[in-house]
Amino acid sequence: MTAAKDRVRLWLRLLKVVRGIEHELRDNLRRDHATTLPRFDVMSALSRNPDGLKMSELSGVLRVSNGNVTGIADRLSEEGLVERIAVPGDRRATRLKLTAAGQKEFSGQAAAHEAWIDDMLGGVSAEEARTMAARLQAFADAAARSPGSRKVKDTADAQ
Amino acid sequence: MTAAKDRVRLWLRLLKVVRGIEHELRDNLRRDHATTLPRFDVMSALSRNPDGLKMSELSGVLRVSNGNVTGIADRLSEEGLVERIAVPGDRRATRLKLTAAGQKEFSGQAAAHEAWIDDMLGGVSAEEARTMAARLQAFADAAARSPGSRKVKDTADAQ
DNA sequence: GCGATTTAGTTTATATCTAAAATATTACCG
DNA sequence: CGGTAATATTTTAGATATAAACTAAATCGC
Repeated sequence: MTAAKDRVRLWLRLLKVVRGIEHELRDNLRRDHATTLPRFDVMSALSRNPDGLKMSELSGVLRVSNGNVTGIADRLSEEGLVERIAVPGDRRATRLKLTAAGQKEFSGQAAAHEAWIDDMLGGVSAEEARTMAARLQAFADAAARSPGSRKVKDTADAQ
Repeated sequence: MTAAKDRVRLWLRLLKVVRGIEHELRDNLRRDHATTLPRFDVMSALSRNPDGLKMSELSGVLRVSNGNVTGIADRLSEEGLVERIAVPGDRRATRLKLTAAGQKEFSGQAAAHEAWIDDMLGGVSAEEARTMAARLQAFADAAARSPGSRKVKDTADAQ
């Protein structure tokens, strides 16, 4: 079963690469934009959904727990970057939306984010990036078992 | 600059795959072994270094903050899975080591871990796994800037 | 030797994260 | 209609994360 070992090695490599990039992103966000990765992720998801997202949609998209989003939304809200909007017809739900200030703030962060990624992955050609992304997509589905409600766009990113 | 967009897309895909697998691992570890991913990571690193690791080496290997390891080590220690050993000649340092019970406990976790990964990445052939791992390695170095003290083995994994 | 600096680790203050319990509201069903 | 189940969110308890302050010990330079 050397195949199993090879797959574990691949997994460890993936983990290492992703953690390395995440680490650098975190540092950069903190240094240049006084924010954090989870806050960026939330704002990014909202940026891709201009009408906002319900709390449950947001936690589904970001694949984090429900209660987690509450706290991040609270803090972003205190800073006036997002706002909670009542959902007409369902008094349980809330829709979270970027404010104008939030949009402006995020657009700067997104541009920087893209530049950082481009810099860190500079050694990967555009074509190779496309190829590898496609390959990854192939077993992305197999890995993530829980489907959840996939009514909105996808993972966190910049613009 | 479509290359930049392609690279960002690749990054998002990487993030999605890794988070998906991490999510499943977390669930499995909790369900079958009453433990967590960070605890597993610590025990895994110690398992690969039978003489133990100094706290600072451990936080370096796992790429987490210094204080973070203290808490995890405390809890693992309370359960008798690891132990702190004084370093002769340096009264500041401590070496963290798996106990016999810790080794036994971890070997079961590691076997399960390998099986889970093998299952999740079942769609990847052994050869493709090797190819992609090599490709990833190529820009792993470019991404992680901080070298740190690399005197011990590498990232977290199973056996 | 001895003071200034470095190094190792813990502690502190906060943010993030999870699972699970609690609330509130809506939907469903006989 | 009314009771039960399902849904949306927050709250809670506790683990994990960071950066920064702190303590203790070792090292360096003179």
